[in-house]
Amino acid sequence: MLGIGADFWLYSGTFQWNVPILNSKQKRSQVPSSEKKRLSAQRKKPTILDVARRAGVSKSLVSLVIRGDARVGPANRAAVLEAVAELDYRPNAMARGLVQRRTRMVGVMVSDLTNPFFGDVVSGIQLQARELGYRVLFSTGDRQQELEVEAIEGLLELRVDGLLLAGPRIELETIAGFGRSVPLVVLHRPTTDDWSDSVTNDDFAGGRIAVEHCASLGHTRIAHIDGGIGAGAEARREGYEEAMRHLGLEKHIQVVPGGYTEKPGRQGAQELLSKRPLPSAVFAANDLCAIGALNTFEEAGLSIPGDISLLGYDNTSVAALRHVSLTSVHQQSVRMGRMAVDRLFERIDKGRTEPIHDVVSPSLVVRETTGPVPGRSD
Amino acid sequence: MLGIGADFWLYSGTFQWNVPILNSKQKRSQVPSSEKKRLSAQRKKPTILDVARRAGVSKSLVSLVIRGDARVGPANRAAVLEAVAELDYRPNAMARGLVQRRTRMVGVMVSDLTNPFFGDVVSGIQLQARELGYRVLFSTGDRQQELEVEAIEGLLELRVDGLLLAGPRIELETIAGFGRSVPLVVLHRPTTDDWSDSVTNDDFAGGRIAVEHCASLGHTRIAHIDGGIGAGAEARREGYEEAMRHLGLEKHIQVVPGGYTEKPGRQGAQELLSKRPLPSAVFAANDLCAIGALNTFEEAGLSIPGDISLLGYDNTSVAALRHVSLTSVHQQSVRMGRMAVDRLFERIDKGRTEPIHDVVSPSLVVRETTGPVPGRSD
DNA sequence: GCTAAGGCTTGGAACGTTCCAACTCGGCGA
DNA sequence: TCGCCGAGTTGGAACGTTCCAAGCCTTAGC
Repeated sequence: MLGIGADFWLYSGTFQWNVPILNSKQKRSQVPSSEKKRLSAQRKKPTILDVARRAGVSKSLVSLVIRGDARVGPANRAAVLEAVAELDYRPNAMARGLVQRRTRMVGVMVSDLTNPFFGDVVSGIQLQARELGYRVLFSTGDRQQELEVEAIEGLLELRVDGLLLAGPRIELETIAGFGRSVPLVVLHRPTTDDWSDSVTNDDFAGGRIAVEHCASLGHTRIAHIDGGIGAGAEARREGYEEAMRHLGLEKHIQVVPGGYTEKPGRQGAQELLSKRPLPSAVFAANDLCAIGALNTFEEAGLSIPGDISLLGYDNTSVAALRHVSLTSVHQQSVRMGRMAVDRLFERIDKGRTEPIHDVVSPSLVVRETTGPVPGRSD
Repeated sequence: MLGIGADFWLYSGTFQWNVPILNSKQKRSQVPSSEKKRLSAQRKKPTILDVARRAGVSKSLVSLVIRGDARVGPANRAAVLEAVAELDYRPNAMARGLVQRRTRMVGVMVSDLTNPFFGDVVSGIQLQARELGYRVLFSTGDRQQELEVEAIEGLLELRVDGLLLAGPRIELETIAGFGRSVPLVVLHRPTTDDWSDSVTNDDFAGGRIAVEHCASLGHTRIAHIDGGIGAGAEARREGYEEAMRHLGLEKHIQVVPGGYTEKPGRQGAQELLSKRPLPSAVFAANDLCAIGALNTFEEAGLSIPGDISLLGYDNTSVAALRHVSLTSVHQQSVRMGRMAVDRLFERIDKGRTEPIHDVVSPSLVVRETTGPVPGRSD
C-alpha cells in the first residue's frame, strides 16, 4: 500500500515538473523512462519511513537515532545510520516543527544588507545563535517599509521561535503587533511597548558627542544631515539639537533632510551648499551619508577638513579606510548583535516576559575629516 | 474535545516555557493565572480551525478564502476575513508546505555578507524572486566552509524549492551533492556537474583585462595577489597568468597568496614589498583585498599610482568612493542576481534539467589608482 | 414535477515528523 | 517459580494545513 502511494507520487511528481511549459497529456508519455527516474530521483525525498524500512526497524527508532537518543542499541543505531547515508536522508524541518511546536530557528530581518554596518551585526548574531543552538534565517526588505513587513510576515509564517529586527524602518505600532505573537528583540531602534526588548546604541549621546567634538575644535556653525526614517536617526538629530542648545548655539541649528545611504547624503550636502553662510562642520546621520556628502563637497572644490569638517556615524569599515579616514561615532556592532540574541534567548527559553532595554554607549573615533575652524572666525 | 485539547496545550505551553530554569512541578502552580494568560496569549497561535469556528464555517472554506479562491460566497468571505483579523491569524507555512510538498521559497546561502559586493547581488535576487512569486530566505556561513555547509543543510531541511549559492567556498563535489536533491544555481563560481546551473562572471577574461590594461600603460612587472579559496579566484589568477604569457611577460609572473578581505590584502602586499625588484603594477583578487594592499603600500611610503599601479575586482561601492578611486574590473552584480533567480525558476517551475552555464562579460572601470610606469624603465 | 447543472460548501485523508503509552524480553531477587 | 524491573523497541495519535470526492441547495430545462 505504501508502495503504491509512493509510485503514484512519483508519477505525479514528474508530471507536475513538466506541466507548465508543455501540453501535459501529450508530453507525459513521451518522457523517456530513464529521464523519469532521474527527475523523480531529484524530486522525491526519502522519509523516515523509507529509512526505517531499509534498516528493518520502526520509524520511531529511526527518529530516536536521528535525535541522538542514548537508549538505542548499538546494532540498530549503526543500521539506521547506514540507511540514512545510503538514502541521503535529511529530516523534514517542517514536519518536525509542526509536531514540536518549536523550530529552534530565529528569524532576523535586516533592513539594509548593503550597509557594511549590518555585516558586523549579522556576524554577532550568527555567532551567538550558534552557541545557543539556534539556526538563523535572514530576510530583508531592501530598505522599503512595505517589503520589510512582508519579510517579517514570511518569517512568522515559518513559525520561528523568536524574531530579531535589525534597524527596522516600519512603524513602532506594527512592531508591537509582532511582539504580541512572538518573542521579539529590536536592534538599533528603541521600543517602548510591553512586548519587545530593544538593544540600541545611545544615539542621543552619539549626536551630542559629535557636536561636542566639533565645538571643542572651535566650530559653531555645525549642521546636521538627517537620517530620515533610518533606525535611530531621530535620536541622533535630537542629540545634536540638544547639544547645540546646551552650548548656546541654538541659532546655528541647521538640519537638512538626508538618509542612510550615499545618495541622500549628496542631496543633503547640495542643500547645505546652496545656503549662506556655509557651515564649518557637518554631522551626517551615518557613514554612507557622510561619504555622499564628502564627495559632493570635494566636487564643489571644498577641502575636508580645511573648509568643512565632517563626521559620520557607525564607524563602519568604510570610514576606517585610510583614504576616507572619516571621523565617526562608533557603535559596538558585533557585541550588540550578540546581546540581542541573548535577550531573545531569555524570552524563548527562560520565559522572561518583562521588556528589557539595553542601551550601549557610543564613543568617538577621531580621524582626519575633522579639524579646527578655518580662520577661527564665526 | 477540542477545547480540552487547547486547554491542555495552554498549560503545557506555560509549563515548558518555565522548565529550563525551575523545578517544574513546584513552579507550575505558582505562576499567577493572569501571568499564565499572558504567556499563553503570546504563545498559542490561532489555527484555521479557530478561525472556522469563529466565522461559523468549515476549515475548508477558511482555507479557500485565505488562498483567494473565487468560488467563495461574499458573505462567508467577509465573515472569514473578519475572524482572521480578530484572531490575528497567520497561516502556518510548515503545515502548508508539508501537504503541498512545495514551499514557494528559495534559499540563498551568501558566503560573505560583509562584502559590499554581495549587497548588490542580494538586491537582484530579492527583486526577481518577488516578481516570480517566491520568498527568499538568506543564510550565511560567515566565510567558513564548514558553517556554509551547515547553513545550506538548514535550508534544505526546510525544504526550500530551490537553492542559490552566492560565492560558495565549499568543495565542488559537495555542491554537486546538493544539486542532486534540489534545483540548484551557483553564483560567481563555475560548476561542471550535471546537476547545477551557474551564473558567473568571466573571471578568466577579467584577469586578462586587468593585465592588458597595465601592459598598455607600459607595465611589465605586474604582480597578482591571489584570492585563495574565494569564488572565482582561480580563474582570475589563470587569466592573469595567461595574459602575461601571451604578452611575453612570463618571467615577470609573480603571484602571492591573499584572500577576499582586507587583511590578506595587507599580507599579500607585505610579501610583495619584501622582494626586489618591486612590481610596478599589482592586480588584487578583489576590491577589499586591493584596499588592504593600498593601505600597506601607502604606509610604506609608496605613492599610488606614482610608484605602483593598483587594480581591484568587483567594482564595489567602495572602489567608487572618490577618495579611493580604485581601478577595478566591473561585474554586473544586480543583473547576475536576477539571472540566477531566473535560471532557478526554470528548473523549479518549468522542469528544465539540463544544466546551463551563464558567463557574463566583465569590463574595466579605470580610475585613479593606475597610471603609466614610473620612468618607463623595466 | 422531475432531472440536470452549477455554484458553494463540507468532512476525511493525506503530508512527515515527534510524543506517548505500552509492549517484549532477559535477568534477578524472593 | 513467579513477578518485577529496566533497557530497548513499537504503533497510533497528534500537529495544521491542502486536496479531493462528495454533498447540498437553487435554478433551469423539458
